[in-house]
Amino acid sequence: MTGDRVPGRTRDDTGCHILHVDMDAFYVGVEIRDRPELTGVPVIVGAASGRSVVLSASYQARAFGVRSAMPMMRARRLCPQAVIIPPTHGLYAAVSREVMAVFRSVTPEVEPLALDEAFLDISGALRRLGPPAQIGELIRATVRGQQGITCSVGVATCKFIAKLASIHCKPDGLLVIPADGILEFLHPLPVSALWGVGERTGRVLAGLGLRTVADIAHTPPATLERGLGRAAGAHLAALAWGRDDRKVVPGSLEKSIGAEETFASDVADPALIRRELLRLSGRTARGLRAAGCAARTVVVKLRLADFTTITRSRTLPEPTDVAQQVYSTACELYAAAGLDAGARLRLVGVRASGLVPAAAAEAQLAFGDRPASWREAERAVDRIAGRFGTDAVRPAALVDGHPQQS
DNA sequence: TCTGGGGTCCTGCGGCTG
DNA sequence: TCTGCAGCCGCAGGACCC
Repeated sequence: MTGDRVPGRTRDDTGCHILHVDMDAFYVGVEIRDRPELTGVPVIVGAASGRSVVLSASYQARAFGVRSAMPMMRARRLCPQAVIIPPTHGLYAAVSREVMAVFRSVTPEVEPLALDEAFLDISGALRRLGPPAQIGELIRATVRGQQGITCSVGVATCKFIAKLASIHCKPDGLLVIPADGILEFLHPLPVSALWGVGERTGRVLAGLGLRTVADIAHTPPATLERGLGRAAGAHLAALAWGRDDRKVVPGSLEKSIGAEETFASDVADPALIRRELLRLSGRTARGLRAAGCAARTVVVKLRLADFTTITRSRTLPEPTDVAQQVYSTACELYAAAGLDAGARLRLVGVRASGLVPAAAAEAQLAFGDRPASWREAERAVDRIAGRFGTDAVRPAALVDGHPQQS
């Protein structure tokens, strides 16, 4: 392996100002921290029943072939002795906020990618805290000391290589990829190591006879662009030579907010589907209000029993954060999808995109209309939910035993 | 094997507008 | 008034990531 996984490294980290910090098996790590008797035991976080998948697996469970995103039924067959823990998302979000605060104590240039990982640009911290590898070790020690969980750190000259480095030193490691060692590290890797190469793209590349990153690097960009499209082809050609000039962008605003849910068994009843749309619209609108956003576009996602997925979207005249508006648009989109009578759905989703700050939206909606009064009513519900939980107040149509609305 | 839920980004098409 | 064109935007779908 290129670089060092342990403190006291000898690799030259000059110019390696980008860190990628990735928590190790994050959800499982948090659960084990609070239940130390599970240390060293195969642990899986995920809903135990229904059509759920593995959210996170301990390294002991991974030894049995369990992977995240694997159907839970299969995971249980592979590792029947695993302890299965239902997820506690609120706890993970709270730990994530603490960990991000550790990162921001090192540098304000922190770009979270998910709850459990972030890029850091430490250019401005070098004089205060020392060379990059030393800062990486400081972060690892602080997170372990404060939160009782481990993380891995990739140190490189750009985001893409830093991310690959953190993957390669997992778990509980640190890896520096020096500027003059990038190609030696990168070129033997399989094409799937590149950002943007999943199952489909991997098949196209295999069809071109390309198996390693070096193969891609030595293929004319025009060939890649013919096979993959202009943007993806050019993107892969650049990555294969370690070129990635994307900057670390601190705390960027979300682009969309939504909610979706898979039914326990497929549903054909339009009334039940509309009821689910009502619930998801409420969740989506709450998410918008919590983020201080309003959305211009409502997207409905419908996944049929055979797994084909249909999306329908509509852009509203004015942005909204009101569940009633989201719901009525979602119902119109569902109707407009023109599904056959009796078409069975396994999943429905509602997403709001084209986000703008809510303050800007309110200025447009200040001309006294019904959405304003709906908004006030829903904000009052938010306040009650904040005190008594989200089940304390809900639409009458979602109370068990209430007749279905049509 | 049997596929969650939260997202982002890209492509291609069609309509609108200057 | 019609046509061609470019640019923009909305929309649908797909691929991908964690």
